[in-house]
Amino acid sequence: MASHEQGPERKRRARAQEGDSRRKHTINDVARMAGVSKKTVSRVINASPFVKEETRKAVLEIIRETGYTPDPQARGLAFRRSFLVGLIYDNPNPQHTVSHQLGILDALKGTGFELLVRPVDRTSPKLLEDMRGFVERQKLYGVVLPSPVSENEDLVALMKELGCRYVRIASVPMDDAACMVVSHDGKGAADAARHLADLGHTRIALISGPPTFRSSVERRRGFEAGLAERGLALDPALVKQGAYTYESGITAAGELFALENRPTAIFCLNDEMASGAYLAAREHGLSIPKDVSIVGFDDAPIAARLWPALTSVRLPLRDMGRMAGEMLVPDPLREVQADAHEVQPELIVRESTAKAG
Amino acid sequence: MASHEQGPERKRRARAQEGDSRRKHTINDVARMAGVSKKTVSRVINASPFVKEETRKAVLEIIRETGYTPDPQARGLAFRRSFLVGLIYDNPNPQHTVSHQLGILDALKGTGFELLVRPVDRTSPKLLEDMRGFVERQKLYGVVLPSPVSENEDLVALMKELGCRYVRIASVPMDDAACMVVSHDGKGAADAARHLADLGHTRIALISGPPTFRSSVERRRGFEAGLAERGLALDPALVKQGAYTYESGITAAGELFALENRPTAIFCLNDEMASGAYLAAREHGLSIPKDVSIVGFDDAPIAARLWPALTSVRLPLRDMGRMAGEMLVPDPLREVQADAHEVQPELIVRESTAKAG
DNA sequence: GGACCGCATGACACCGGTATCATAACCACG
DNA sequence: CGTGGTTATGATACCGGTGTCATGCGGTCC
Repeated sequence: MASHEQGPERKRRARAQEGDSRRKHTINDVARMAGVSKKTVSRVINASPFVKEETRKAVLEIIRETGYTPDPQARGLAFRRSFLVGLIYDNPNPQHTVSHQLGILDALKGTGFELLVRPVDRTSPKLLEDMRGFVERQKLYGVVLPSPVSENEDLVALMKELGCRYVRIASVPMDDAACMVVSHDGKGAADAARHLADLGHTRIALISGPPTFRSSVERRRGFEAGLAERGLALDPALVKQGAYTYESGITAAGELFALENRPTAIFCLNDEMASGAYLAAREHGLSIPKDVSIVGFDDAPIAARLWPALTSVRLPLRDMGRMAGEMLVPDPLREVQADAHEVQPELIVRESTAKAG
Repeated sequence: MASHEQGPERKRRARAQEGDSRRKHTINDVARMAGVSKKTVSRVINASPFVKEETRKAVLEIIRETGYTPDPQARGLAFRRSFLVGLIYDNPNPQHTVSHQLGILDALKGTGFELLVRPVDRTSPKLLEDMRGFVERQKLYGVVLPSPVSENEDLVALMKELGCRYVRIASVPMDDAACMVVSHDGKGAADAARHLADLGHTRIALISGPPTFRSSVERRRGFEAGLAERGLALDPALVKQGAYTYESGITAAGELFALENRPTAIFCLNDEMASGAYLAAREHGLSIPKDVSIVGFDDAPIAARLWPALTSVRLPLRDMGRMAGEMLVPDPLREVQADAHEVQPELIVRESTAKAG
């Protein structure tokens, strides 16, 4: 129960003074000044086709003069829907969150929509209940669900039930292709595989993420596909499962380096684990890239700061956010509603990869 | 002008069926079921003291049974104010933004308030105009202004003019102590200075940030104070100005290492520049910490991933966000309105600092 | 016993928009 | 010139809450 102490019923401060031209204009002011009813102004605002061109021009002129903008709350109340978009995320990588936010807001700019953020714990048993309350109370116009939240089918089902628009951001197409931005992580992983193969590596290891993450599954799949293109297969002995964390990268890479016939290259399914592999390499007296080549995924800020700088797969996170925002909020001015809502990862080659010794 | 294509005036879908117990309850339903007027329900919601205890109990019981929650839009419309808090930020460090968001939302949880995010370009000439529109249109309850946005006095003046509550997050107290969360960066910098001095360093260099950032000025001030405590003074020849960026760290550290009598320790006013110093050290064949000790500031994720792991000053970013949120949204249940809205930085000693050779 | 007071409550208008429906204005047609 | 079918517009109710003000009620004071 939200009980905001509002204090006793306050007197409204006198504001009916004659000189308060500073007061914000309402639809009534515009209507009066334009000599039409408020409903007609409403029609103009909502681009109704049933307004005479002449009337529309006159009203728009008054709107311009007064700087009037409709009150989103009043509009929302009448529409039974708000002009708010929710971003529901649970991603430990702040880079993702911030980039997505920037992208979504790129798309929302000038549309009158605003972005409400909602970090969640995807393992919480109350998640669905919380999200139902969130969407219903705020009457959200729509939500953006980046991975891994986008992989929660119960949550997606809830959005459908509530009639809440949604766009999923994920690494691989899912049921609802029309509501997705797909990053095709697999292609980036395949690029990494070809890159390593072309450098002459044959004993190539993989440090995967948790199998519950679609991105991990997809990156691995793409990696294997890329190797296959070069006539290589992933040796099961050279596959270690990590947890997308620094510590898990240290452990997994340590195990790989302890093998009798250790790999000459490692593909880590994210940069955090790649950082861990750097540390393990040092602990084992191995030099990067002379003794072992390392490739990461995400192109996190850290990738370029490590030494040697980490070769990694970059996702256009901001673009992905922008596309999600554009899909959510239809802009009549936008000409093409590109039906291909997908982006391509890009392999950024730095100094952590070299020819196989 | 926000013109959301709403399509033609739509028919309202029939929903007056008898069986739609699923429809969300309104204040009218609650009033009817409790046998009181909607105004009395309103009084209960708003914790008015003018309701008989018996009546209040009865109404609360109905509210509990029905799961009723007031519509924030309708409430906002009547209150002429929304239940939205804005986060206006312009910080290149995503860690800061995400941590602040988490903290603010910790404080907002259960209050019915939501968080609207707004990345801005603090150098944009349209900034003030944009913010005025943002605050006025959304009728924001309040805003959180982390640094460096918090240092924009024009923006703060605007908030005052608009009657919009605000909380600044900054490294040093400013005019409005009651509306601030202060991180006292200077103390953390002093800790760093004492740490280096106690390790026996005397030729200690400083790579500062842009002087337009209060944090940079404050960190430097604190650093000098810490040195002074140990009887040391900052040698002007060992001070280089950076720009809080990786590249500027490389350049500045490179210049320091090229000196005939190079420093044995460097304090970098953020971790990005410290990363640059790492690279410069390698380029000059210097080993960290044997040849040179390095201390950063921020304890960014990167600090623990660098090799050797970077000693850095950590700010409790999430706590800072939480405090800002708590100050903004008064919770009647909170007992003490702690008047000391400040946090202490903490020096995290890792492996990049060692005794002076 | 009547005037007066404070507490508790409700009737009603209002916040700033939109939906419904009636109606006015316009045109073509017979 | 009356009829009918658009097209354009406004009067009114309504969305779900809160502010204002009047009123009922029980008790105290003289």
